[in-house]
Amino acid sequence: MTEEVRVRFAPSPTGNLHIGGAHTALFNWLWARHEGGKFVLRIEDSDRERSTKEYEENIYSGLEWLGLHWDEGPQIGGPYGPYRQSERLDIYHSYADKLLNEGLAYREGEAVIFRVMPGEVVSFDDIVYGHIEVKSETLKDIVLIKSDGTPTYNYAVVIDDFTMAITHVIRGEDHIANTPKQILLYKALGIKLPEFAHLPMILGKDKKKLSKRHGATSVLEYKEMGFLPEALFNFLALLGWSPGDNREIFSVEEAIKWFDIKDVNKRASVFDMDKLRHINQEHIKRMDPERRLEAVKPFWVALDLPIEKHSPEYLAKVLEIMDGRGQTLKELAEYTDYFLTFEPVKERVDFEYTENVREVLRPFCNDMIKLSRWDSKALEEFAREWSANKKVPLKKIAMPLRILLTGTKVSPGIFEVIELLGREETKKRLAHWGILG
RNA sequence: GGUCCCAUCGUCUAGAGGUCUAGGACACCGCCCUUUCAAGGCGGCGGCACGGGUUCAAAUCCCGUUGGGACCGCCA
Repeated sequence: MTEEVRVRFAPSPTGNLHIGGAHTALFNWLWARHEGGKFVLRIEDSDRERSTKEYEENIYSGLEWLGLHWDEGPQIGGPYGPYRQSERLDIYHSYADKLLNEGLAYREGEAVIFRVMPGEVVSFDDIVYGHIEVKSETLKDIVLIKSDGTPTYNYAVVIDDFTMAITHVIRGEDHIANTPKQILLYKALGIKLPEFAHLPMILGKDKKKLSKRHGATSVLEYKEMGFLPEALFNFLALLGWSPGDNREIFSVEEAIKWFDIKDVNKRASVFDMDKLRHINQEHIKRMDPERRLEAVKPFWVALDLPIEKHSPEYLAKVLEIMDGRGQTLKELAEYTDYFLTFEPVKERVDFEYTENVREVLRPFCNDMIKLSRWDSKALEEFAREWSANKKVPLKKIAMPLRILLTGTKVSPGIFEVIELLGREETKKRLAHWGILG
């Protein structure tokens, strides 16, 4: 029988859930789900000065938005609680006392410090990075308990991972250098070591560690920018891992099925916004219409567009007609504003332009508006015939129509747009520009 | 400075000694769709950091060089 896989994500609430943290959480979560194990959330708030409730909330919201639900953690509890370091002080002290009594640690001031003996080779086999070893004399003594009575990271993490029965410690590569120190502690305590798997770092475009300078500081900002959680998930999963077979766009379920911690690579990767946008676009295309509509609504509202004046069917049609255009929900909302109201069109088109095209468009529109059938096919057929008869290039009609009706040079096929806008609305808009009559 | 880690197109990656004149994706650049592109189709550019080994054979293994990065707090 094999023991149940137990992994944890242990952020400190001294900042928002950023891309790096989300990436680490994601890989832990994937491994737990793939193995049918448990994903534990532990809040490392031993730095009481910098930890805040707001950051803690941001971390919860960020994880939830990404769909990384945890099996044990603060609030929901679990058999290995408490899950907040600030509530586990007595545990840290009892193990520290043990080391003190055995003479393996000493007091200096109020602090408890572990004595590192020279002449030892500390090594471990990382699932991702392979065999790593360092000589103990390159390590300094390790502070276990700070003078204020709170534990240090390197100490608390060992006690917590052990007492929470964590089987795989999956974290950022920046922790490799800490691992030998922690191993010394595991050995001194005589407790079982977990498996270690370090993850490659995510760098900014300048190849430096991702930070505020690189933009978003919270994953929730990606939500506001119009990214889908499954797209960010997909993108993040691709940083340091790939399912092979040239598969790049996949669902969360597929990732769970295909993921293996052993397949993670060692090379740090650069966060590429263009690729994220592309993956987001692919996921928007794959969404079912109802969900897509619900996802775009808030962005229309943010633009003050009157969604309440239209039926859900019409709104869904609007998104359908966009047929893959737009890389974010925000763009999709912006690109379709003219379907919800004429106002932005009025602002975008200057009167002089209408003067120039009126002569060509007027006779055409006067006939078009009276067409018996009002669908894109009939509209287009009519336009083609008209342009052939009058020896006017179709372009001379289609483009001005597009600009007058949508206020932009880019849109879906103009006859599809006209069909969806409807005869009355089209009539209203053309009349406004003085094209009819 | 010390210790540790990394190294395939600009970017994300496939590649676990021969099937690699290195595959895919993003980006970029063309062309087409002659109603636009922010949609779609087709094509192009572009990489194994360098030098030594090992081997019949190396992107793949070893060593070195160079270049990046991380850690060296009573932060996590």
